[in-house]
Amino acid sequence: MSTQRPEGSRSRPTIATVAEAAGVSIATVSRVMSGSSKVKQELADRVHEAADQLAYRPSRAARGLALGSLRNIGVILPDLTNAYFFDVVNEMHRGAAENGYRMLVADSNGDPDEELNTALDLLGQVDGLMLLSSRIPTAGLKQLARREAPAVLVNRIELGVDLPMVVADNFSPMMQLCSHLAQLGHTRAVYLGGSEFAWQNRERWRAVQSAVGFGLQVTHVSADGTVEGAHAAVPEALEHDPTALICFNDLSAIGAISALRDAGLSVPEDISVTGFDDIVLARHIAPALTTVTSPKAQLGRRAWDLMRVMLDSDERPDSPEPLSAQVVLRHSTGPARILRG
Amino acid sequence: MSTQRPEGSRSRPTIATVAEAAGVSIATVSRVMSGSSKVKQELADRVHEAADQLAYRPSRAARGLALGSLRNIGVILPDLTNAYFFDVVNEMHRGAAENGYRMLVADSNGDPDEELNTALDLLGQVDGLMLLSSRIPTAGLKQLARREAPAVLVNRIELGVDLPMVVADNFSPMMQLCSHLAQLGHTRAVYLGGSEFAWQNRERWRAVQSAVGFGLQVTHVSADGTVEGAHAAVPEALEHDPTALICFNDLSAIGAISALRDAGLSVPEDISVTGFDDIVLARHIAPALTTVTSPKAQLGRRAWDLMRVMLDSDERPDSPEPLSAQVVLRHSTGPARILRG
DNA sequence: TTGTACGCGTTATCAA
DNA sequence: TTGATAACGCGTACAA
Repeated sequence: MSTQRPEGSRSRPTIATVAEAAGVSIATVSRVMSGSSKVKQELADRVHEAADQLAYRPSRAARGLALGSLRNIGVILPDLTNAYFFDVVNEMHRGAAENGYRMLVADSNGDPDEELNTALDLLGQVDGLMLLSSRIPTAGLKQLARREAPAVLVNRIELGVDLPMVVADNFSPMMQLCSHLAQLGHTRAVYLGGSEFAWQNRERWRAVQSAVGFGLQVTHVSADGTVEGAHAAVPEALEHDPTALICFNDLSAIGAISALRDAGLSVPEDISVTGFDDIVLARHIAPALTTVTSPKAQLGRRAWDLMRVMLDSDERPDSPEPLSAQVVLRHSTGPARILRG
Repeated sequence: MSTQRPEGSRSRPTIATVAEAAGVSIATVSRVMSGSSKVKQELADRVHEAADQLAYRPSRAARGLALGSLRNIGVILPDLTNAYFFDVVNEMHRGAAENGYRMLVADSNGDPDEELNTALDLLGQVDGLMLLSSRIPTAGLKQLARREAPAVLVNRIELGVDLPMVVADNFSPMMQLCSHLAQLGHTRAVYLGGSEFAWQNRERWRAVQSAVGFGLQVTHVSADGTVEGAHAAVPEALEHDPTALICFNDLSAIGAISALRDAGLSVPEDISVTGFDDIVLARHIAPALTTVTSPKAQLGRRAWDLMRVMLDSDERPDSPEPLSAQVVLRHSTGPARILRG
């Protein structure tokens, strides 16, 4: 079972190896491989055969050097395990692939410093950067904006930063969620927050605060937008005696419901819970989550469109209007129960 | 030969730009940037200053060409949304980072053809390949094994393929799961399968089949290991009147429980359900899943150790023994109910 | 310690 | 149509 290499070459075959094997010049091989110029059929066949034979694959490093671009797009996001991002990235991916780009996706763990570092680092090998729910401080963003490589901000609006931004409306659906809760008779709720660095968290909290208008009093409890983070934050939330938990996102809601169950509370009988994002799981857990469907695919698509413009034209396109998002009522919310006490 | 460029330095600074700005040679800049050789403090400072000033980042393409390696490791997995893989990859990542490697992770969507293609494609820019729960047919694997770049197979054993393989024991924990079910009085179950191309699925099914010894009769129903795939397969599963559903993995179990609920059945009162993998969610959903804790981190660690050996020594290490995995009893399984009529 | 010059594998520009 | 050959940006012998 020892590996038998084709006779001769020990290391990776290069374009020269193929050229020699096919009895042509490297220029011809290059032309055949890229399919650009016209090459006589017979030579092309010889080249293909030799290439297959040698299992030749062009070196991306060399090609990148010659072309001045690796044709890579870097994607940075805070949490790879959050299915929400997956849907967004998938759509970007489709667009990128159509245009011959590949994506390098990196998880920043939600840490602003790590995120900026990977962004800077990625810059050495990508033609553009997609920043999803970025936690990078404004100054860092400006720094990035000054670079030659294009970047687009997804799920974040940062005034004064010269970068195209694509977002979904977080404010109004969150208001609607609150209104829904108010109509069910809730007057006292807790907002179980996401990362303090996340724009979406600020937006959602801002919307929640304005819900006093509906007669809904909401206090803020910090968490980090993960299942376990939310789970751990529930005891603190319960100290405020809420009849409803407004969670930053679906993952948080899942963690919260789990903790509530641990505390002997049932949802929505004892307490209502809302999510945000409408990830696949949202409808499959018990109780199914009342949440907000973000237009994930649209977000990804728009982001890529913007990126493409920058890649091709070297100019900064304007940011499109926020996309709208709808509230989905399911079974994690119900009539407010009389306060315990 | 200085300004061939129009207005200012619109394009990326190169090592030469920095050298000129700092008044040193490119060799010195290179030495400072890589921190390898000794350079007089003053010059080093000048270089750093110039580099910062120009926001210089070495081109990975150029460095890769010069070094003969991009220092990239490719990771291919069937489903990025499955938190199981995330834990495995995270540990690989740690190891890789320590050794100055970066990871390019790609999702194959569980499609064997797409997987082989991305593998081949990645070969142009990586020093090694990590194949997680690979669906590539044996022939393709052999083809990969013949290449110069090292590769390690995770979650799969394929005899006759000259590649190191790291797996967890799937067979015995699945047997234990069945035994547990048998002890609860179950006699008729359905195995809700994963991808037919997955080794783990074959292993688990093999274990399940041997459970006849416990008096547990299990029939096979196909699914794909996703929440929605399992959800869709449940109606077919119910035709066999099972008192238990043995799911390929946790995601499947979640989807199955959801479908069961839709059908008016409650878990575990009406029917028991088991998962596999023990992803984070497993303990947070209702009912908490009876499942198997795979040693995800260990798997990732071992895989990286193997990779490292191959990277450094150019020889194929032996595959280590399978890791063991434990059954975790939670609340999705219970006493068998009398069969519905 | 620092600098010069060459090589890495490809693509692109010329000639032939 | 094909073939030499000059970039591309960086690392590194080898020289100074």
